[in-house]
Amino acid sequence: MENLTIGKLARQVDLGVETLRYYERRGLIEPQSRTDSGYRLYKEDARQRLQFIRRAQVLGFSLDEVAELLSLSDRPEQSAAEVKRLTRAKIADIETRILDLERMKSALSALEEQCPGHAGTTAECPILSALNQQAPEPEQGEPA
Amino acid sequence: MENLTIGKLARQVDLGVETLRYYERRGLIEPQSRTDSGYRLYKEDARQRLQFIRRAQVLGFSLDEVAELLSLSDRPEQSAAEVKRLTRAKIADIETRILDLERMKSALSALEEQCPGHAGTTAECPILSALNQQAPEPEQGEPA
DNA sequence: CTTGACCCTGTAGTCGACTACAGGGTTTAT
DNA sequence: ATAAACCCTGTAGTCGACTACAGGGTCAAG
Repeated sequence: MENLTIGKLARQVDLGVETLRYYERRGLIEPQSRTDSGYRLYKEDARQRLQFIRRAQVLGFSLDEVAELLSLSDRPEQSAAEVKRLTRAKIADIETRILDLERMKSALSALEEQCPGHAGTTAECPILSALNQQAPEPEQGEPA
Repeated sequence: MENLTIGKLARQVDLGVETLRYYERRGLIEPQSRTDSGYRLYKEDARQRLQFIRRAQVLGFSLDEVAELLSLSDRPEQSAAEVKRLTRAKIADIETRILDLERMKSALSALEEQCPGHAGTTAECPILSALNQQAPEPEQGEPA
C-alpha cells in the first residue's frame, strides 16, 4: 500500500511526469488519492495500468482505444466480444497499412533497380521520369 | 502559354487553392508571374509539377523529400546518384515500418484467435491478460 | 454600379501523443 | 531558515500536411 508521488511513479515506469498528467486528462489513469496540498498519490497498481497502456500502444492501439480496452478490463464480468472486435478492427487497419506500404515499396524498388545512380544523369533516371510522366488531359475540374 | 489563375489550376488538379499556396510556402512550386494586382499566374507546366508532387507523395515521400526530388529533376545534367540514394533510404524506411506492422499484426492475430469473444468474459480474454501480465519489478528508475 | 466570385496576406486550427513552460505552492534536507 | 527539489494548474509548442478563417483588394456580369 506504499503511496507513490507522481515523480516516483514516473521514474519507475520511465515516463515523464507530464505524460502521466496527460494520461490522466485523457482518462487513462487516475491517482488513488491526493494529499491535503493536492499532490497526486498512486498505489503500486498504477504501474500495472501504465504497463498495460504501453503494451497496448506497442500493439498499435491509440490512446482512445487503450482507454476503451482499460475500461473493458475493469469490468471482468463483461463479454470479451468487444475486445475481440477492437482487436480485429486493429488487425484490419494494420493490414491495410501494410498493403499500402508494400505497394509503395514494390513501385520504388522497381524504379530503384533501373536507376543508373552515379553512372547516369537525373534526365536518365527512371524514378524522376516516372514522376514526370505526361499528365492526363487538363480536365475542367468537377462540374460542382 | 495560357495563363492560369490559382483557382483554375486548383480545379484542374483537384487541389485546394490553400494547398497550392501552402506548397509555394514550402518551396515546391511558384507561379510563373503575377498580375499587377498581385494575382498568381501559372503556366500549364504547373500541372506537371503538381502531378510530380502527388505521385511522389503516393510513393511515400514527404514534402521536404519531394522538394529535393523536384530540385534534382530541375537539374537534368546532374548525377542520378542522389535520387537513387533518396529512393533507397525511402525503401529502407518503408521496410522498417512494414516490419513493425507485421510484428503488431502477428501478436494481435495470435491473441485474437485465442479470444473467446461473446463466449467468454473479459477476465478470460487472452488479449487483456497479455496486456495485464505481471510487470517487471519496481525498478528504482535511472540513477541519473 | 453594385453584387458576387475571385484573389491577396497572415494567422490559427486540426489530428495524436506528447513536451515544455510560466507562475505559482509544498516538502525535504541542511 | 532557506534553498533545492518537488508538486500544482493551465496554456502553448512540436511534427506533417493541410484547412480555415479574417479582413481586406480585384474583376466580370448584369
